[in-house]
Amino acid sequence: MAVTIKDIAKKVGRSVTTVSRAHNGYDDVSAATRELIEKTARELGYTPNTYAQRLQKQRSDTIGFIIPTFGPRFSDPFFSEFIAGIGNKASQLGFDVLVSTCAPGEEEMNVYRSKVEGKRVDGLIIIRTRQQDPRIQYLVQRGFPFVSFGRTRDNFDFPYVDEDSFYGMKLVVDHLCGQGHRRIACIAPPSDFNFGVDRLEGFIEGIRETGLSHHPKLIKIGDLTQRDGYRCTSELLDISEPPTAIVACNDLMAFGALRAVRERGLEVGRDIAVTGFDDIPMAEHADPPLTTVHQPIYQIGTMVCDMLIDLIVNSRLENSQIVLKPRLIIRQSSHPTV
Amino acid sequence: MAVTIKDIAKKVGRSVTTVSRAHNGYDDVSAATRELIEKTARELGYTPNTYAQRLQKQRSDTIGFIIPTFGPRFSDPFFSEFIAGIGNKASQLGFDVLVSTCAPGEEEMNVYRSKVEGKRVDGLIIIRTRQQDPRIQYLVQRGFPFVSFGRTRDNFDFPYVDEDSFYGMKLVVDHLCGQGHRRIACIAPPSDFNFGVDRLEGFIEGIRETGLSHHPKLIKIGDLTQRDGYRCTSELLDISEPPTAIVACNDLMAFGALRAVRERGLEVGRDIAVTGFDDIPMAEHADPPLTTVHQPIYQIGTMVCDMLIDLIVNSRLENSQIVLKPRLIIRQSSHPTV
DNA sequence: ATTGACTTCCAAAACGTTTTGGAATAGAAT
DNA sequence: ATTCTATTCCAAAACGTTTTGGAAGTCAAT
Repeated sequence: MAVTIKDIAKKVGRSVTTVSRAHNGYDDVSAATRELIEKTARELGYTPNTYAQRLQKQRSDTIGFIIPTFGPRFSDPFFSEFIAGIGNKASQLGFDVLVSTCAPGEEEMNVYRSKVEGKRVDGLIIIRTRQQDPRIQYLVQRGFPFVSFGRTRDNFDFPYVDEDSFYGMKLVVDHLCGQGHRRIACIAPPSDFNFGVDRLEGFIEGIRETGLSHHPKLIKIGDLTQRDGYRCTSELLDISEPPTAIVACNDLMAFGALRAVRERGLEVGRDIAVTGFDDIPMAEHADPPLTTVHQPIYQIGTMVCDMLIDLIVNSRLENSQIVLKPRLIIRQSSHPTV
Repeated sequence: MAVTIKDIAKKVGRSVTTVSRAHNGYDDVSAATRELIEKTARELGYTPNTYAQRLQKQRSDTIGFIIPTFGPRFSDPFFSEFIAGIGNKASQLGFDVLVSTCAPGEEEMNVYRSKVEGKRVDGLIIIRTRQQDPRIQYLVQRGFPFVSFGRTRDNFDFPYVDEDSFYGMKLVVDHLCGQGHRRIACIAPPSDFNFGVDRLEGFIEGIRETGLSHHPKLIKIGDLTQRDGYRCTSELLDISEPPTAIVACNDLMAFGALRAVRERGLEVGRDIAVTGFDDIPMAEHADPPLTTVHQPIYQIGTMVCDMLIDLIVNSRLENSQIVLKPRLIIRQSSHPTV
């Protein structure tokens, strides 16, 4: 049996109340007893029972994070970094992180409901927001604390951190135009993801602003995997007037593009430019190193976590809607002489 | 205020005992009352308070997983897949997963201790085992349930799943010898990881068995990152009689090697062979596709989780030490005509 | 009429903590 | 001597469940 507060109380000849209050730093405990209590607690190897505390305090000191897994062999490097950000910040603030996984779809809302209604978590972190996001609708409606990475097209008002994907894509297009490219293709994410729409719209707006005309043929939709980046690029290279630059909307698809290009005997950076989005660590080590839009995933993880805990503890949050201006990282995949 | 069992009891005019027993499927509740209770529970939107249950049952129905993060910008694709495996299996069995992060070192053991002694989790999953692993020593000593991915060189008896890295490396060396290579280099992991030692020893044994002599100069230690794979490969290519094949002990370092080789104007697969280990999804899409040893990370995650929960629930475990025979996946990085 | 078996129910204790609302004592001020 | 103020302590209730150890009622068999 584990050591409880009662054991300590018995040993030092005080009530459990006093022991509890000593532990929690109340000032109605004399210095002498406090020290005695602390000493015996250490000796006995006492650690408080979290569940009893939580039951009593009616708080779980836990935040939840439900990873949207797309198929079993998913392995988006994005997530491990994001989780590390959340995890480190949370433990720093004395919170636990409860991680679940669930594919978007039928079962998804049940998972969310059970976490919220079973009071297992004090708040949730949402990622990969959709244009109309049922998760957000549900949480807003219930008034349950959450912070999301990503906005939606709903008219709900809620706290989020997001990157200005629209702006980021314009940076990419501007850069490519500056390099003399005139036929620029885009491999866009599926439009159910909100960032997918942002990025595509940013691309189109970038093209428009530079005075180029926009060819629907030069836009493909990929599912964010390398495989699909490869497929889309192959298709793009097969059309009659193939593009001279390919803008992939995430790094993974850009990697697929690199391969497709090289398979045709073309040299990336010289014959054709390829760019990504996210700047995952591997982007720097791609061959050639990938021009991409930097997203500080780890920091975003810590920010989102920080905001959520702030919201939980203070029941309100200033500066609750943050949009980060991204940076363009120019490497050789779009600029051979860098 | 949330709905409790008391509210239901009051509403249906029964005791809380009966309501509780109805919920838990005891047979001393009449069909009529059971139905009534279920109906009102649904109407009132009742969900049990997990913390109260856990306090009472003295079980947390939670398993813990502490990610060893090596620096903030870590992003090993390995982890997201592994977590998905754990997460899906756990939720399938009604368990929660509590994720923390902690760099190996000073603080690490405190994190483990607090999880164990605070009774927040019923069991732990350990990964990236070291030769002498203090975490395992601690858990074995305390008799706390855990399952690890990876063995140690300690003399402790504990449940694990591991891949036969030794055998896997021999497969690689055999294959390369069969391709006619005679000067084969190895980029080994740091020796504090147990799998690092296994892999290096497998390499050396493979070389020995094929009757080649083993050149200490052809062995480099890399820190598992792409950057270090690049560095080690560059060094290897600079020696007077450079190797014709480079065996990296994980895929990430192999990617770095690919780049270093290509930068010298050599063609991977034709002029020089490169192999990896792990078969992360990206390996298939590398350029050229990477010959590597397959590790079913997702499945290993589910296996480990399954075993742990089995151990928790039944307090024992048959078949508790599993070593998987790996498969060699031959792709073009070592075999241009595949 | 008693006994026994079966069905259906429940009061109270327990899990380990925190919080509430004082009580007891000592010393200082009147 | 009385009142006031600090200081130090604590009993009991509460958080929401499950489990223990019966109790009460019904029915059939004796």
